Amino acid sequence: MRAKLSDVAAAAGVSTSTVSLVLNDRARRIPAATREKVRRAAAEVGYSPNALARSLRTRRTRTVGLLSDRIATTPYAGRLLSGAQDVALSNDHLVVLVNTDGDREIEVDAVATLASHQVDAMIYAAMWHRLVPVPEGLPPGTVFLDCRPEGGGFPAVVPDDERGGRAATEVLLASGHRRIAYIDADEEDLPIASGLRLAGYRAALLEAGITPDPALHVRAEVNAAGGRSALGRLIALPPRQRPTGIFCFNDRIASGVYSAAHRAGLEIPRDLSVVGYDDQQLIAAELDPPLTTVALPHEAMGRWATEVALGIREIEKDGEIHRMECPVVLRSSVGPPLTSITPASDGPTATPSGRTGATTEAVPGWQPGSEEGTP
Amino acid sequence: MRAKLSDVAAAAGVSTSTVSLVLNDRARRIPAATREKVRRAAAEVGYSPNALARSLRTRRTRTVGLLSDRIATTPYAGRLLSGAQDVALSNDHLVVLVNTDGDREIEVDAVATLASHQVDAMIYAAMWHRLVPVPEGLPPGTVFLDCRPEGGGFPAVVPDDERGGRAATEVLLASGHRRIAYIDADEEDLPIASGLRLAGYRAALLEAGITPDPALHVRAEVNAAGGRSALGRLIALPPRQRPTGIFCFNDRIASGVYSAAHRAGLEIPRDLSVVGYDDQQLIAAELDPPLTTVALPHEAMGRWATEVALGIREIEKDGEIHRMECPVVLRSSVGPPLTSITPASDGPTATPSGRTGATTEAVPGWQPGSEEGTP
DNA sequence: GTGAAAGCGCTAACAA
DNA sequence: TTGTTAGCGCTTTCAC
Repeated sequence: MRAKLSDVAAAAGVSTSTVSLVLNDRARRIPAATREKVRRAAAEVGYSPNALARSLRTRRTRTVGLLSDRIATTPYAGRLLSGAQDVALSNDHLVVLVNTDGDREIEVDAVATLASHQVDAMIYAAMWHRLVPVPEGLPPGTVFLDCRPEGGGFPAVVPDDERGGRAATEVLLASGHRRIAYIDADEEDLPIASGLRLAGYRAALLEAGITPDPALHVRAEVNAAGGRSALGRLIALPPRQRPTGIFCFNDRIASGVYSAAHRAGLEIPRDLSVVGYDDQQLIAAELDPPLTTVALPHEAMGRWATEVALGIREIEKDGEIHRMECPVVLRSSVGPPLTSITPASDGPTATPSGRTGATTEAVPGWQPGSEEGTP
Repeated sequence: MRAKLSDVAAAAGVSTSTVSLVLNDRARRIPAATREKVRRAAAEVGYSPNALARSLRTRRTRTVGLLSDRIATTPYAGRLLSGAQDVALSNDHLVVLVNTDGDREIEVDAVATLASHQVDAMIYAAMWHRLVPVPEGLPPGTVFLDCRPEGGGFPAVVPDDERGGRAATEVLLASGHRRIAYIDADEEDLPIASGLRLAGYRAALLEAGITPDPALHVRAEVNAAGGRSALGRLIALPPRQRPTGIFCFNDRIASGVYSAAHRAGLEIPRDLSVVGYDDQQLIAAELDPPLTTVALPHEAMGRWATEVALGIREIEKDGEIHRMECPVVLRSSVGPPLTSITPASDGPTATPSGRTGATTEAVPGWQPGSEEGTP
């Protein structure tokens, strides 16, 4: 069996309380000589404290329970966890992870289990911004991460999707675009982010004196195929209505836009500027050209949640939700619109090269919207 | 404070031992009436057991420590964790996660912390198949997940990369390809997977009576840009040497091959067949056409490791490493080579359409290798 | 069948 | 300055 406190005490020839005091650095009144002696003895017998016994006594386990709906399916999980883990570790806490797969029953069980393990704090994380029912028995003070508790009453941190949508749109506006499309999510379960980003998009447009054109707000499945088909619909618009820049609900859609654009003979960003959302490394950084996108602040949210849970960070009003800024990641998928550009360095402003033999629908006559179609 | 065992005992009018017996289902000799009474009392006072106290007594915490080098940077983390978590949970265990970011010092600390928290089992996970130094103080019996301990002596589970490389190549062979390239990793820190997959590739070729052509083994950075440049080099080969099928070290490289191929006017799989590795959802499933690839069995490895750690699964020889099969995921990026195909339905067999106006290097004269170049 | 009592390893009053 | 002592909440042998 492992050495325990009394073994150290015996070896050092002192009492267990002295050992405890010394080893916990509460030994202000104990002479250096004794301290040394104790330390040496501890090392000698290979003492390793039993956190269980300590916690039973102190009523603090130095653990935080992290309950999450699903961690496997989404590549975000990592950053969320790593933010949380980081804060926890640097504050001497361990994180106990429970993945519920969204199963309500497992969830309630897990809350109970975590509680019975006496975690000092609890975090409830979702893998995307949504409204979640509060699991039965959830201890007060539990922090909601990337989701909002139905009915409120708990601190929560979520991405500021509205500001993100606005920022994405503003990138396009700043480059001179006026006809900006938004390829929105077509899903039932992303209502929060979708609505907020849309609101940000509209607000940015309005602020720039542009009336949002309903034809430029299209919906798509949140994947590459959705992006491809949405771009098809945008391309099918009458020339004057076509967008010169597109803000996509997420990077997956953007990647679909890329491939459909390439097939249609459009070059990004020369013929079309694209902004995504999420900053998924595997997509955004790897596309050619690399995608300008809005990053979801998963790491920062994970940190915030843990800090609040651990009581390191004060929150203003109780139960208020904290909106975390989504920073824009500037890469190379946005450029000035063709029409407003000064004679380009690498060719005529009008009529980008069509291609022959493109496998899918080529759009030889494609031109940016505000340029009246060639006769 | 929360209700404890003695509260239940008081409420039920029995002793704590009786309550303990009943609540732990060890109450064989206790009449149903008493059991009912105890259960009712427990519910009434809202009893919730204190796992700490129990564990202190029983010397079992029902927790497993999961130590990993990094969980944030890679999208694999999720499946690894979820496999582990799943097995743990269904065996009534909690997983305590520590992310060390590859920092040796944190690692040693974490081992100690986990040990002091008396975890029943420990797993050491890497985020990709590699050889890792064994952290000081690691308890015997610790299971290595997706990595191999230097010097052995611990059970370990890793992907069977050689068989995976072989399987990938065989998919291409089965479709009739004879000139198959392997775009290998160019990195120093992926020696195991890289070498094994190469060996599998070679073995498959040899078995099919094909002598591996060194010119078809190229190296690339393990990302899209690497894939693009590697395809460029392959395209630059003399026509008769060009491959008709490519096996890529990973999906990121494959996605680069896709985009470079499209730019070069090559259609997948008509002009070129591609097989990836990793089965990264964000890439493989989203490419157009969807990528045939070899899946890394992260979930299965996570399960295996946890089962072994928990003693649910017997292992044969101690310290032996278990190779987990990497299943091929058939999608649509592989077809027969152009040369062996019967006259195609949608055009002539020879000379795939070149494109005008392609932004990067177009290869109008491209043809599959075994077809002698057009004059 | 049920209860009393000991003790898991530690901390923290309080005494000395 | 150090030691004694009493638990933290639970399980488990052993008496009754």
